[in-house]
Amino acid sequence: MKWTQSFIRTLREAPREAEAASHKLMLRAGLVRRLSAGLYTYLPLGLRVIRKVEDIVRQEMNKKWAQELLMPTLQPREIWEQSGRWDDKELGMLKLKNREEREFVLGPTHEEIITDLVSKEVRSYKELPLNLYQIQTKFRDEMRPRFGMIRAREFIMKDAYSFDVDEGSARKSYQDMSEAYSNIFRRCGLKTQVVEADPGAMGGSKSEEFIALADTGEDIIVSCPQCPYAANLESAGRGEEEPGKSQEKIKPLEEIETPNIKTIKELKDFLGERPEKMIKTLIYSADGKTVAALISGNEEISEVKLRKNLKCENLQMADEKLIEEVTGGPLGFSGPVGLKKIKIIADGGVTKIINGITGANKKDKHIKNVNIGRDYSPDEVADISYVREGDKCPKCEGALAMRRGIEVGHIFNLGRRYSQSLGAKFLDEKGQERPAIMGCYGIGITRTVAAIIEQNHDENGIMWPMSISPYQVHIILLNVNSTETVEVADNLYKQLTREGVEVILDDRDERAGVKFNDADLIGIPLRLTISPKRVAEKKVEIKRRRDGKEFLVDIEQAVEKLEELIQEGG
RNA sequence: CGGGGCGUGGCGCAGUCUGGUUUAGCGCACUUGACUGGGGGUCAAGGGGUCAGCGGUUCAAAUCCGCUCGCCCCGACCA
Repeated sequence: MKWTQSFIRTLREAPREAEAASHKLMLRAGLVRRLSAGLYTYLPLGLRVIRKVEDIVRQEMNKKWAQELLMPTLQPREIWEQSGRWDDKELGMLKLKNREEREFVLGPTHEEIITDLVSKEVRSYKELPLNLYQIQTKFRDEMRPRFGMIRAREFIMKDAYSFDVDEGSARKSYQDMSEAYSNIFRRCGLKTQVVEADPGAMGGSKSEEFIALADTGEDIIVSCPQCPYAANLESAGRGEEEPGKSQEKIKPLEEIETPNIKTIKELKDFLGERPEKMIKTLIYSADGKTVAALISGNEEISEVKLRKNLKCENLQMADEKLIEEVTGGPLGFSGPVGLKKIKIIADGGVTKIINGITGANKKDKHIKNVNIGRDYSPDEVADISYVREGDKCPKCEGALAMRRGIEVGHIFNLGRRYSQSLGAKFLDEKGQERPAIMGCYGIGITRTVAAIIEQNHDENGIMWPMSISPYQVHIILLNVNSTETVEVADNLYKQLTREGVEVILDDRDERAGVKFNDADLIGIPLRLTISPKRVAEKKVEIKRRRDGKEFLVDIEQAVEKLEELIQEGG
């Protein structure tokens, strides 16, 4: 491609709306343009990268015997009612009606559609296992799209779905995908970490996220420096701490006046006590049952961990009415003392609080010197708070560390949830009908591109890994008025193209500085500079974007040298 | 959805507080010409704006008031 004939548009300055490095660079290098919040046009240069990532994904999926298909984006309401997810709040479904008032959703994911398909097509265990995938545009009506490609309303995703006859086979399918994902991200030049995660809206038993480490990432991952343990913040666990021996003497219970003091912060300011002394009491409704969760005032509850502990599907904070009903006191004054009607589950940290402060279940009253065992007894002690930096690893003695990252892939073992509700059943060897065991596996393609940039850029621009770079070689022609130089550039361009090398030739009548800066910005791994000065010596220059290493070679050797560098991966 | 900020040629901004001094300005980009030619060069001449939209106040509105829309950031939520 010659620059003067291409639709490459670079920007000297980033639009003000862009914050993240990848977002700024994608706009500046002319990979994408914004249409509206979270909606982007992929320009030719950006699309080339997307296609390369997709190709890697296809190759690795096909290696695991997954087969590609393509499903509709517009999906009728009925099928989502069957799976029970029509009213799901977590998926951010964009719903719409046609002229006949029929309701549809723009697919945020495709479990329903694939399961319906398989239920109609698969009859026998002999047809399993099966893994089907697609690469397609997904819609999520994000409340707040941000960071450009990292959280968009419309994005390209690869989603795969596996169907197996039994748990053993399903484990193999899951393992295959895990391997495929590692290969895909490695080939894209991304450093990822696999973490334990919460299946959330997808349901199912096991799930892991592939996180690309990046400071601008939205996800916080917790990992142990001494063992392989890693999890996302929501579901990370901690090891049991040694019970600290406190010298503090247990004091008698005392009711105190706390007019209109409802939050831990207000209580801290009012009493001058440390939050560590306070027992936060949160009332939840879990699948219809009411429970009280106790957390130390300086900790935050992880609803993911609580839900996991309670083994419930639907977990919501109780409203004021329910709180009054079960505690006898208004919102903001709940406490475990005297709570009889409901299950009490205490975070591990709470059990260490001696002479604690908590709500009295009466308006404008708290009680102090509350002690476990004497004043209240939780039905269960569990780990339900967010871990913090330095907490003990649940698997070893290490101290947990935290890092930020971007979730680029997520794999789930779904079990029978969808196959049951949507009737994806088969006949086993004994002629018995059984629902298939499913797994689903997603990769955010566009987000992966953003993550690659987050991990591969410097102050001047992008540094594409060779495997997904839009072009492999960027020829810079200095001085378009020198006939001889132009001739050399044209010849090399033709030769390289003939050899199958993807090359872009900057043939604009621009100053050297402009061309060099644009080359750094769009980040092609190898730069070939052809100038009158060097041509006079029968030489050309090759420079590697990644480390700035330069090679001065004879014109006749340029193609060979470039091919060698491409083989090395730029 | 809560809090904050912003909206002025393609991009980045000034002007708004204190209405009139501006025919709405600057840098970059763009067009034409000349010079120049190894890290965003110089000179000259140009094109491009319903000052987000609607309504109001006023002799007079980019500027004051009201409403609406859009965008960004923090939070909540989240494949």
